[in-house]
Amino acid sequence: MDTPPEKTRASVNPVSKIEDSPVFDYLNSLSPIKPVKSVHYAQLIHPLNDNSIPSVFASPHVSVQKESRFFTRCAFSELSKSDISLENGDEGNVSLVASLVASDVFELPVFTFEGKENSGVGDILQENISTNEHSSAFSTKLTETLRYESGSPDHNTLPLYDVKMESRIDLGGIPLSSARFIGDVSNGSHGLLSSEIQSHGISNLELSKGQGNHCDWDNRISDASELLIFDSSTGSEACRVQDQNLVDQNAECFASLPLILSESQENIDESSQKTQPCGSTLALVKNTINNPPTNHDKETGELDRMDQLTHVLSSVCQDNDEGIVDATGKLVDEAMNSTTVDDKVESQHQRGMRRRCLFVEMGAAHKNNLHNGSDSDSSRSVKDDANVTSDDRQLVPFKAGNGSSTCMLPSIGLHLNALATTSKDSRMVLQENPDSGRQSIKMSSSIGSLRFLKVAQTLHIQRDSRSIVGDEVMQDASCTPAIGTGEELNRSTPKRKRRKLDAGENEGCKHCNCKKSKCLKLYCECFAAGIYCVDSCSCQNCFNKPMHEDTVLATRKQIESRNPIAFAPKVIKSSDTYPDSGDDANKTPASARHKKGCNCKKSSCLKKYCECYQGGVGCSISCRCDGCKNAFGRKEDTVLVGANEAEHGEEELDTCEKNGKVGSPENDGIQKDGQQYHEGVLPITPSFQVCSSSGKLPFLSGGKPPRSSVVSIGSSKLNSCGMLRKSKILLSAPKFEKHFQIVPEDETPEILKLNTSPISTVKSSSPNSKRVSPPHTDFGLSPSRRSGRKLVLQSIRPFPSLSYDAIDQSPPRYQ
DNA sequence: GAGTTTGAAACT
DNA sequence: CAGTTTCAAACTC
Repeated sequence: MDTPPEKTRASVNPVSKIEDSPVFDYLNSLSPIKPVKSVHYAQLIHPLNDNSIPSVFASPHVSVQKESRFFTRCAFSELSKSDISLENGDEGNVSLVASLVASDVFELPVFTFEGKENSGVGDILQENISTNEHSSAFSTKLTETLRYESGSPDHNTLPLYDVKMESRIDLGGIPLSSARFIGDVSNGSHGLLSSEIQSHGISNLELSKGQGNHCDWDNRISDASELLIFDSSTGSEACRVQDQNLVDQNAECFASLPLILSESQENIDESSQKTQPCGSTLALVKNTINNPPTNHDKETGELDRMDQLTHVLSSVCQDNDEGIVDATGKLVDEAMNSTTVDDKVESQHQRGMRRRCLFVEMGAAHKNNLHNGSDSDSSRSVKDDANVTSDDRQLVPFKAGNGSSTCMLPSIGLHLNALATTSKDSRMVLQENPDSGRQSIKMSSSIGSLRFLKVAQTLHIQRDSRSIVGDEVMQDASCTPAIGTGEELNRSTPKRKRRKLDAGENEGCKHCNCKKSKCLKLYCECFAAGIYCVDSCSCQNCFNKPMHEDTVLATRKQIESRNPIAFAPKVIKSSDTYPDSGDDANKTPASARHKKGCNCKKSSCLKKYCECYQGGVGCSISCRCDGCKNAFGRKEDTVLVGANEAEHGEEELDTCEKNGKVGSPENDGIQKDGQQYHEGVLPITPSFQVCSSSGKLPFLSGGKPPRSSVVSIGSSKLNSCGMLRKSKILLSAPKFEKHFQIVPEDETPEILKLNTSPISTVKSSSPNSKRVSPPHTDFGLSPSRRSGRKLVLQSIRPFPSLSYDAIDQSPPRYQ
């Protein structure tokens, strides 16, 4: 904690020292959806399910995530071919936004896999590659680069050509200017630029169309638009370009990112004296950006600019031979404001959620810079964050308008929770929830970011990481809470906090009021949540602060030694909420369970004294409560339900379980695997934890607990049969807990152990095995069978490796 | 806002 | 492992 932040920052080598960096931990935590000790942290960090940040270890995950994203999109894209007129006779090809860079940055909204549902992404990509020999050199380069990054030559190869097609197709309804622009871009095989534009255009198109498939498209569109808005706002801020038409805005937006990055980089360079191989590139980019074409020449001018920029980017991309690791390092570097242009480009490639997270961090970093005196960039980024926040608010109704909304951001789990709870499309839950993304973005804006940073730092602490970046950020966060969240910070009294919590405004925000525990015991909500106390806390003699990192870490270890799952999410999601199941039965309280069960004697499990109730889950057989009346599900009911499901489930369960489960060892193993999987998933899903641990479920504020407040992120999908049987879950509680301990909580070795076995098992026997397969093998698995659900699972899986320590989103098992 | 209740966490 | 104490959140007035 004492290390001078700047010094550390400057000295840190993004690539070589990534592991030492808190950012690295952070990234790791992001990767999967995992809760556990870091879980909370991880959860907070994990903005989007599908967008995990790749870690060095998870380098393959990066690609996986990308892939998963594709899958997700595929699953969601339900437009019929009829809706799209393909050109060039490439109907068979899945139209993907080519450049990962673009996709990462802008979250390409539309991927149409209709014709290829049965084909894996890898296959599709391969087809595209093979069929698109005529693609421009740039596209080829880009493809190679991407491939290289993904770590799998077979994956993530997205020819620009496809992008072009996509643009034309989807842009049909777009405003003429935009359409033209896009078309031109596509013709020029300017994948990166076109991608963004395309996304934008698609969004517009979709909005205007109002055709069927609204739900999915709306989600996507909203997500894309959100992203676009986010970027655009940033870009607009950075470039301060006004009165430009949509096309220009798009171009500006896209261009603005590099520009911003480059600018910040320059500042960094000045301060840190880092070598920037891309100085010329920066200049070129800047020139390109700064020289907007006239409207008349817009097409050509834009095209030219695009070309230039594209070439620059492509060249930069080619320069990235580091692969995922390098990318990770770059991410880290970004977080530290040491990002180089190519780094930025790289980061864009891997973006997705990571981008959002990074933005958050970057925002914090910018704050740091601001403190350091590098104003223009810093302030600008801050503004950007603010803009983003506002945009998000606009976009996100439920969060809108409340200054306190930022509070939600802080909690890691919030994202996931939000995802889980907000996502109405069960299919999308695991993958990418627009809402979640929004939340994550929000986080970046204010305190959320701070907390987020804190979380990262915490992770870093847990890992004994020596880098100070996290601390620095954290400190800034804690020390400079005023930025963007003055409202929240100002509210220091516990009662106010409670009120806010009650009001549901502060979900995810933890404000302790510890007097004697020094915030170093699980009594402290902040500490228990794995986050540092903030100014808004009313604690006394608090040691749960970055400056006491060592103490915090030691204490945590001690507690964990005593109880490995002490920091694990208290509520574990079971697989009940299978989307398709649809019946209330699925939504029964059993969908999630408290890891240990409650011990209520007087509250009848009807008040928040009850952790089950607080977590929005029903009591289970593991509870020792008396007179349970838990609105989410009584213990007795749980048992009954389990029995019912056992019978009732013969249809589903029998189908699945009977297939192998009962009886034969293999089946047994499968079941175990399935359970493990679920378990892992649950813990992984910070959402649960967040929900429960935070205890600030929306319904709580609202008053009535939703029947299934907690949405299972991935578990449900994982279970091909639909949902886990409550009874089974209950019965397996001990085992579950056991797994849970291993998985979420802690230390890599254990996790690895667990991970291996479950994964292997799953692969071998379980119907879900394909889904379960490790990230790097995801594509390798029969792509043909990937359905949306499967895709979901896959998407989830990739993340696990990173996190177990930190964030739980993805369970170790996936490793 | 103060005081009480409650049950988890910590301790023995 | 069970019983007790400590603690802070949740709740009530």
